[in-house]
Amino acid sequence: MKSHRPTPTIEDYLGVIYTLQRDQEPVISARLAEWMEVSAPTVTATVKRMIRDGWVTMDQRKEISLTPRGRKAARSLLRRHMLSELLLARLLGVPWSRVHMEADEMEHTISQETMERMLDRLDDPKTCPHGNPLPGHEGLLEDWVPLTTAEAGQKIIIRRVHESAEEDHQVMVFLEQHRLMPGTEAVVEEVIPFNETVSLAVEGQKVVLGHAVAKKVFVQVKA
Amino acid sequence: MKSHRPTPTIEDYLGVIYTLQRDQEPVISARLAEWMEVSAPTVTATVKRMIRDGWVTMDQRKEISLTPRGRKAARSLLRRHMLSELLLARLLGVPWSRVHMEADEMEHTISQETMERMLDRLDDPKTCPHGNPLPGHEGLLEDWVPLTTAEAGQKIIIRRVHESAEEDHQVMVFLEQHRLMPGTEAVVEEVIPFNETVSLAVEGQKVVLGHAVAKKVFVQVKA
DNA sequence: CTCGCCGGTTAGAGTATGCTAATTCTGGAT
DNA sequence: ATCCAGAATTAGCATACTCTAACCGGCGAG
Repeated sequence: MKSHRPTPTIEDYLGVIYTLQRDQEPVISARLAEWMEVSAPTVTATVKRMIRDGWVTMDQRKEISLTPRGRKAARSLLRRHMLSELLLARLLGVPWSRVHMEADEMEHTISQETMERMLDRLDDPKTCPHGNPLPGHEGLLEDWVPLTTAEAGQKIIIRRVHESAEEDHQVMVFLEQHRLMPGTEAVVEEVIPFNETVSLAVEGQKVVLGHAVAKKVFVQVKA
Repeated sequence: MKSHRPTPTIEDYLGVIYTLQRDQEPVISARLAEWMEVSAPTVTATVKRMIRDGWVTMDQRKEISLTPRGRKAARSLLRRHMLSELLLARLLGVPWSRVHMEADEMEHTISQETMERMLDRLDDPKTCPHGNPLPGHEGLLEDWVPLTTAEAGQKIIIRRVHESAEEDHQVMVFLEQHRLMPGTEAVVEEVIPFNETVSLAVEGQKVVLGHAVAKKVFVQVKA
């Protein structure tokens, strides 16, 4: 029986699939196992249920795609997740580096009505506190490039920290401490490819980022 | 293994047990089955797990009591539930008659820190939007009596709608429509025992309540 | 003193979610 | 043509939570 609302677990899978697809990464079970932090057999079983219930399909190459129903549920989840983050950050003042974790649990418990109230109360936001676009505003991503492609001398504005970094609390605390948050302006000082580092001047302070982190930080280059 | 955090289900049972105990009602499995809306065997099994994990004890008469650990978890749940209700009502403007349902889901997902932020943001409330006291403020109950004990001619202030009414959405909508919410003033017009009704004048409107509902509405009699 | 209700439990099942160990498949590199 | 690495699956379990059907025990009404 395809129940109307997915279980919290299925919802989480749908969210990951949506995000992967948005970032044009291959959507296969192995990737889901990593993101969900579960074993491969668990994913096999869960995806089987998801297919049975009409959330996704799987082709010959084992690629997973959302059905229209699955896509709708995924977008709804993402929207609730991001609104929860904004509620925590803007209305309750929860630190930027912590809102993701906390919102992860709230996201499953928000009704349609409450979601709309939050949207309203938060003045129709286009991105979450980390700059990831709410479903429907993916167009914003076009102007933003990963810090790894920056060049020395460029003036930039931090725009976005990718979801995959949000999962890592240590990274988030580091970024927060150095003000590497959406809206902050900075200057690229040095890019050392062989060393895999990028140096920035942020509000008078020098910050050196490794490749792994710089890849997750998206910026807008100032004209 | 006694995990530190109870599962959402166990948490719900703990909350019901706490409330029943607070209202000096006998805490037995049959009552839990009703409140939780599950079958009797389910309660037997769940309570067995709760005893195993040290949340409650059961005596010869099958009465269930909270252990210190269980009481602490229950109070935490109730506090989170009520703060969620207040968040929804005061910060998001969710209708009074709906906040209970919605908070029921959120209550399991709030961290200690966020709870404290809510407490702060909401100016240290003493009761939920329905007037039920946050754990630690049970003393408030002493001045409030059920409407069933009211007498014709008394001026009263609505103070509290009991949790058991909150579960019934129809009743809540009815009460909201007639302004029978904490803080509202009213005059008792008629009490007809054989008819099991109480008539009130609320803001110029006459409202007739049946016994079942009147029992759940607690008021303060004005001097 | 017997019947019936209330409360509780056992027996037997089912679903969702998760795991480990072992096996199979598949595509590319040698 | 062969072999390996990564991906996926199967088999076998476990736990939490839920149900229905059936049965047991005590107590009050008659």
